[in-house]
Amino acid sequence: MTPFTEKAIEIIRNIPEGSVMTYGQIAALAGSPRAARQIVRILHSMSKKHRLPWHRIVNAKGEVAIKDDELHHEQIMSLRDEGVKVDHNGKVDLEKYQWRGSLHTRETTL
DNA sequence: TGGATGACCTTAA
DNA sequence: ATTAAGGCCATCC
Repeated sequence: MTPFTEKAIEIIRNIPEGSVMTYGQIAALAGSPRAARQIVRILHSMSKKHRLPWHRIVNAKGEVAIKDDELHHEQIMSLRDEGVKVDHNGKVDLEKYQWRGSLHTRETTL
């Protein structure tokens, strides 16, 4: 496996319940800021095998990026089950639930 | 305009 | 057949 994949998986598995991350964010933390699609790929393929909390991954807008309606609703239900308020449009409060990782609490964007 | 973002599709072992 | 890696490009703001 590539270090990127391993790191990405590690990051994903490090997302606490009630928190979400964006593709680009994970990709950036994994080492490739432009590899958001790789995260997509990983979540799509390796999530099941590696038992990843794929439902905690949303797009940069804080919305469920899944096209498959079934999985889409599944993610929403999973998120709500963890305490994440999911909008009817499948959007979550990114500013509130986005996992900032182990970084300091930078309130620059707040 | 341009840059960021994306739950894909293809190839390889 | 399965599992993992890679990347161009359309879309939105």
